[in-house]
Amino acid sequence: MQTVRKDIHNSEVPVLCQSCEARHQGICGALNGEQLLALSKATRRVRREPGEELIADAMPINAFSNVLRGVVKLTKVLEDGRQQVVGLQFAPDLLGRPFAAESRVTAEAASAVDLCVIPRPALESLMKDSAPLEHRVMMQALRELDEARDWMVTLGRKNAAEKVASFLFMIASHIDPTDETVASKFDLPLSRADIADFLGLTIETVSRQISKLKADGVIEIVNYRHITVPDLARLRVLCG
Amino acid sequence: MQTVRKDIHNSEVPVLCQSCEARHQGICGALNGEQLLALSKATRRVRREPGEELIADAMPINAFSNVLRGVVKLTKVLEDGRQQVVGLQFAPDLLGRPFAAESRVTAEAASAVDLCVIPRPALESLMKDSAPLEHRVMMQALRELDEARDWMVTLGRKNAAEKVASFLFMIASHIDPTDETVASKFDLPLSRADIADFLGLTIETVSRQISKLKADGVIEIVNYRHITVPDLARLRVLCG
DNA sequence: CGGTGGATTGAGAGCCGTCAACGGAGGTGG
DNA sequence: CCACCTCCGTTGACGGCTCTCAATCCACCG
Repeated sequence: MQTVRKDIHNSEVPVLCQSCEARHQGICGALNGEQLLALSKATRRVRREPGEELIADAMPINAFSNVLRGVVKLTKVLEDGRQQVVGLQFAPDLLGRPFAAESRVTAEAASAVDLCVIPRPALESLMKDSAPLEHRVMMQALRELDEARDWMVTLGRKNAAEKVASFLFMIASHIDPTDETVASKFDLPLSRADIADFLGLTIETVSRQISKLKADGVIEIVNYRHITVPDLARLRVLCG
Repeated sequence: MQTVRKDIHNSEVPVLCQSCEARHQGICGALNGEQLLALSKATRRVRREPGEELIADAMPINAFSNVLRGVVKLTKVLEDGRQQVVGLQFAPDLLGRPFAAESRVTAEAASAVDLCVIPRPALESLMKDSAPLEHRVMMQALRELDEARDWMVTLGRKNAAEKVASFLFMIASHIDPTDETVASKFDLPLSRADIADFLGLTIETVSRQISKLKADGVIEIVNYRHITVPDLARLRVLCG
């Protein structure tokens, strides 16, 4: 009977959720069929183009979003306009700061992005009832904290060459999470300006360091946005 | 009858916990008398002197600790020895990365520190049973993530003068969480070397910037470690 | 074909790191 | 009580890395 009941539950999974990455590795994996069905009635899928603002800094948070495709950049700006990228989010991350009245970052689509938008009350009431859901949200927060602290080392203690190598290595690892012994080819989800804001450098310095990596044969540049790394281990060494 | 029951519960609060800050603002505030009593049988209070290592990077985590007094610094090092402070923890923060096999930072006593050490199994089993406890742990993780991202802006986009001003302002705010309109006097919990590692600078640059703030009348230096700020708003402006 | 926005490359300046010398506080021993 | 040592912090001189400003290139598009 249990297996039959499980099959029934599976058939309850909303059509849109059935092939959704968030249901496997994302936060929706913590929900049973019934909860998923209820939640899916409140959500909607949207597409956002590069550069579109998803969440504004210091504004009330009305909704959270599962990132289903593309890359979202989280930024902060100083009063005089200096900007810093403080995080990148990939599928199936949850976008939005839980348990805060206002956002503390600006979230912007870095590439074309597909989102599953969850109204704030829907997610917060579900989190109150579902400890597994809250647990998944916490695990993501802890992972983001680890990543932020890793990046603080890069920002504070690495020189420009090491910073750019670290960025490329991080992107390659995210796109292609295989081991370090093979080659890798990928599209950069960020413009030179975004990369500079991520690394605490200027556009010109980023460009010079990328040119140097190309001249040294560490990377090959197909397009401005398309890069191949013949030897990931060699790039890894340059990260400092 | 309810009030009587409550009194009974209060009397169950372990003696050591009764005046403990962690029971009010820290994670123990999520526990009832019974849970607190059970937990207190597994914990022990210890004192650590400045410079003592509390948790080693890449080592298994055997225990968590409530910070009861003093300041703990979290650091990461590159292979060639370059060091970055990635976080500071004050009372009543919980020390230790939950739900990870190994620590990803080194934790070291920056000042004299009092800890309430909680064995790992004790806290993890309690978290499994108590959603409010897990919720508090998550709230701390989210707060630390906010702080880490704030600091990334300082590391990536501020010059040396703004970095040092930001550090002093952050310490003043932590020690003296009043509004910005008044004066503030406090002891620096970190040496010049630690401050440099926190700001991604050298000892010499930190020293020069502190001397400049003194020459400009923004701060007064009583001791190497003891500083007064006559006008916090003026310091705030210098943070960029 | 010219216009536009992003990326690259070059020249010069300025900020901060490096190296070095000096100073002051605290501890120890004669 | 003083001499001495050590550790930490300060100050100075100099050089290099990265920023700034500017020109140019390239891809894309009307």
